[in-house]
Amino acid sequence: MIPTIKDVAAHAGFSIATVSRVINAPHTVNPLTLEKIRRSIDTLNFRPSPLGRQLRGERTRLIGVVLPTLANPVFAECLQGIDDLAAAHGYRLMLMTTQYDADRERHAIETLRAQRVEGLILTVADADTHPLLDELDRDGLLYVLMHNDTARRPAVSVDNRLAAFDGVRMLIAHGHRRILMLAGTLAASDRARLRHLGYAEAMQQAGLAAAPALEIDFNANELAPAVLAHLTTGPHRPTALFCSNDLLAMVVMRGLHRARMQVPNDMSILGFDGLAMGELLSPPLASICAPNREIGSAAWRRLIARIDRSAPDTSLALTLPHTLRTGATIAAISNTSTTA
Amino acid sequence: MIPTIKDVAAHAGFSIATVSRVINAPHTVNPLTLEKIRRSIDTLNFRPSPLGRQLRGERTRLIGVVLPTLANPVFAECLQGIDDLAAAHGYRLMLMTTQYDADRERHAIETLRAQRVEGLILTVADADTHPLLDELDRDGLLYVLMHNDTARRPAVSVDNRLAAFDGVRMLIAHGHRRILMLAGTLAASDRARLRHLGYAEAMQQAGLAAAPALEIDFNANELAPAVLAHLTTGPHRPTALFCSNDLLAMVVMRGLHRARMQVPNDMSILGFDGLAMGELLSPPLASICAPNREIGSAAWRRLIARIDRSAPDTSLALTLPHTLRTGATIAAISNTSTTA
DNA sequence: ATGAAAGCGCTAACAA
DNA sequence: TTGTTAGCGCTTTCAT
Repeated sequence: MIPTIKDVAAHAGFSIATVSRVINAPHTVNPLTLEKIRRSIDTLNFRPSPLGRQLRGERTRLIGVVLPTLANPVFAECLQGIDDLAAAHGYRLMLMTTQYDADRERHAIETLRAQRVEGLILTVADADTHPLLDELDRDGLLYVLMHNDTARRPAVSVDNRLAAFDGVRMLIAHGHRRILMLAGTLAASDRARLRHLGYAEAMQQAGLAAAPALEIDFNANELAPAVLAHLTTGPHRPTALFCSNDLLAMVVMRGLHRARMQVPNDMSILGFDGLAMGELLSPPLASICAPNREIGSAAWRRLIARIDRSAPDTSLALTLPHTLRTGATIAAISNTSTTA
Repeated sequence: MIPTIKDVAAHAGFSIATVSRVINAPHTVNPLTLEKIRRSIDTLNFRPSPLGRQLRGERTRLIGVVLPTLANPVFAECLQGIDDLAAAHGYRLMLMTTQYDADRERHAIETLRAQRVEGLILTVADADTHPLLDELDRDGLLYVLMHNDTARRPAVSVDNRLAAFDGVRMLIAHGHRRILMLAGTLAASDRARLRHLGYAEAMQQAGLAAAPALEIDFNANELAPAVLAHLTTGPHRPTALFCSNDLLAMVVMRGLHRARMQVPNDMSILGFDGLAMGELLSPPLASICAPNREIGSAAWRRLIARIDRSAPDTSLALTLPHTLRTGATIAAISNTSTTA
């Protein structure tokens, strides 16, 4: 069906070695021969099989990508950042998603290793204590983490603790005193922990009480009534919510809207991620923005640098700057209106 | 570095053939031998290289996926639908995005073919007149299109014409007479054409004037002033907008909001795609919903059926039902308030 | 300038 | 039950 180098050789009347030369070192072959063989290649529509090359110990030009989910645009944006560069560099991407499941993480990494990828770009639930990553280190398979905010491994990320700190400080500067942090599926992840840490530090520095993060199951796309009540009633209800990601912030905004709470007048909202989509909301969502696409492309560049040994790459964590998008979901609170 | 079947054989003291049997037909090998070799496999952490198998002419268990972009969640959702099944079936996915560029489409398909994928799942700009797809047909490489709404090729899609027709009829039923269709990047695609056709038919059937689609460059994330003026001023300004996709609808909503137009009171908006995110907007976006994830998984099932020859699969187009999500972005218009 | 042949990791037919 | 061997498509010495 698919023509091989043999077919070309037979068709052109030369040996497969010469055909190979036409492909890989055209200058070493007689111009006349070159011409003939090229014609055969065209006629048969021959494309050298990467399989054969790869097996020969050549480079596979394959990179594995492991992401939690594509339902969250954060990761879709990263992937787009990776793919643009990969295509330009002539690499192929093999993609697997894990749905935040440790078994699927393990399985994905094993599958990709077996496929002999030259490197791995991944986002895992918890980077510090990840036995599989230790294994990669030990076996010398190159990888770069995205969004995993760890100093122990090669990673590209924002400083989650500092970013949360900055964001919550901004809320405080707007006069908020009772600020609650909401977290979703990320509760089990290193990122969420660091974000809560930043929140707690900002609160503490202002002499305010930091509360544990309120965990939300937002797969339901719906705010549980108990949670809603917690947010909206009582004299100690929060005036601002710091949501550990934008998707969660959107779910919360919608829940509040249904409960006839005005954002930002009755409640200020700050998200985390900087989804492009957030700017299209009304009101546009205030968010701590990670440069997601840039994180993807930076991860790619680091990985390729290590694969090509073109750079020493001594450092482990690469921290990209975060930005505060001060959308319209944050209102200032006058001191008098606060009971605290 | 990576152990091969030879290493295992040497370590266990058997031939590579027996090791191969342990992997592929354990019951044909002496239990004692089995045990020993398995221990060696574990010790060396050996995983059979798919490359070797694939080269042997075994199946590659590789599926190529070609999508326009991941920045639009429509495609991310499809991909998620594919990936879930692919992982469950033990297939690997090779992903390439095209940014709606014909050259990149061509390059992606060629690259994936060269990699010997067993099949292709793709969304192209224009399916009917696509020479590369003809080539795939000719060469017997299996593929299934997603979202490309054509009767000529294997495809999974909603009926774009009918869906648009239904949606616009709904707008008409709400009393709207001056309805404009807005289209974005998709203007060059078969989907956009069919959607406009459905719009025009609905208008015509109601005795109303169908206008050409107003083309919007929404990469800017911003509505051009001229467009905005066209939508908001004059006695013949539209009372409802049918947007050819949800992302575009969001940009428009935001533009109107800035221009102090109330949605839906001053302008009704209907999108197309049914992005999960749309429901989180305030007001929730009315949309003609395609079951994106389901389109992805259906495409996967069709492709696998053809690869396994497990089903005859005579039909070409598989049309999945669309649904109307009647969000709060559509208001009824009383006849008296209409000048038409 | 070209060809012959070995070998990459694996499977399967055939031998023992 | 186990081993020997050929061959999948390709690159790369080593001869010619």
